[in-house]
Amino acid sequence: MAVLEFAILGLLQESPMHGYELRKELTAKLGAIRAAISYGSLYPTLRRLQAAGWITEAAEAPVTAEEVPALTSRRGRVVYKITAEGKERFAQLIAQAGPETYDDTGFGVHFAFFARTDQATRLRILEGRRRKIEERREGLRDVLGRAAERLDAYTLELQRHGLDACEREVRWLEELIANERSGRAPTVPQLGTAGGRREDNSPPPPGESRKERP
Amino acid sequence: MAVLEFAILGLLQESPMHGYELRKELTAKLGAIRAAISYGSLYPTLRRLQAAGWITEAAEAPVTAEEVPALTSRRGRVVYKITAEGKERFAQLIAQAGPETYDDTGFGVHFAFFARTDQATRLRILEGRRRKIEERREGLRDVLGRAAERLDAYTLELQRHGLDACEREVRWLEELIANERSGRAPTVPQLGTAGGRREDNSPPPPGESRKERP
DNA sequence: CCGCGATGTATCGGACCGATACATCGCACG
DNA sequence: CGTGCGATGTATCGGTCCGATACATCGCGG
Repeated sequence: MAVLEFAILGLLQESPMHGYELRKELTAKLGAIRAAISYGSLYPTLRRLQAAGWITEAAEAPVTAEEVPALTSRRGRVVYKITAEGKERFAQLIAQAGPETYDDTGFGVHFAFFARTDQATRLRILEGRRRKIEERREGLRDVLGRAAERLDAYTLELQRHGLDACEREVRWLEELIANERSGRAPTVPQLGTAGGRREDNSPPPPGESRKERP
Repeated sequence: MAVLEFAILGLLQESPMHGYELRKELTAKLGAIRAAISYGSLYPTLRRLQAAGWITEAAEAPVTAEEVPALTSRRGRVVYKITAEGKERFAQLIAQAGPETYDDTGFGVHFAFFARTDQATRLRILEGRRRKIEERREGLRDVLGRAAERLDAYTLELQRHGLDACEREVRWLEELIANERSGRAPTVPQLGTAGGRREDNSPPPPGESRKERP
């Protein structure tokens, strides 16, 4: 549960950050899922995670080699870093990945951290998600088939659009699943993303081990 | 604000209903938007609307001709119906349709009640939504373009999928807008339903949609 | 020198969900 | 004949998350 908790724990494994930064990273990483993370949930969550001992607050180093702020009471950004317990917690959240993980945002955030997820779990999540979407798809087909006359044209159009999105997502998931089963390529198939980035390094292959500290 | 408030007010204009029924209709109508409406939000909202005077509670006829359950305190279904103030409120919510209306669920629920919305407002909402989606699309393109190397392959794939969905939705909206401007056919494109229709939104437009669905 | 946009931390009220509890009814299956 | 089970039905509680809002600093161009 708790999309934010999961995402924060995941992001802080890469490097310590302060709130504002965290929000930007979160927004970049989850842009396809969530519009923008609100401070109204970010800060309370940070405090919760801190209380649980999964992250710690590390006051920013005053000034590297510069003049000390003197008069103006130094504001200090609050930098958070993950603890050993936090890493454990994150690993546990991944391992447990259950049905909650199959709804839109739950799936999205887990997928965004697939690079830190072992292959078996990735497969489980992808298949669970597919099943869920298939169910939604069937529901929409039912409504469009059986209840069509009770609904107005706009409502029907909305359903049709939703149905289309479901079918498309199922196809996407199929490809990802096939891809995951054989081969290990993380990207769907084709797609010559101009830049030609190889990015061979990291999606942690089955091996799975930690390597922190950039 | 308040998707549920809007949807309940809209549904109750068609006929009075009790909670369970309302949930089913809500789920059918908003199936493309929301998985299923939770009672944990439905009942409190009903009470709120009642307190505001927008709906009233009309106890179900006790027992047709039967003996009253005596011992077992009969648990009647609670039927809600909309009031004049409620209709006014609904009309006001439609007329005010502002920026809140352009996020996913806000747009969805307004669209679902387009049959009760005047054409000018429909157009305004569709265009606002389009702009919003275009912004999201640009954000995703930015990330895919500029920040690509900082992100792992899975995250990128997620963004790509999201970008695709944005592009698709923009196209869908374009069609709806064009359709709305000229002609007045409520369904998207194909199938020349060219039949001249009266303008003026239809308060309760009978299911005069296309139902050619073998 | 002033404003203004980016950076930065923080709170409050409210919307909505998921789990849970409990009660009735009809009917299929043994 | 009973018995359990799935659909119908109302309701609450704790918790996540959002949107609006407030405030303070910094660098920059006008």
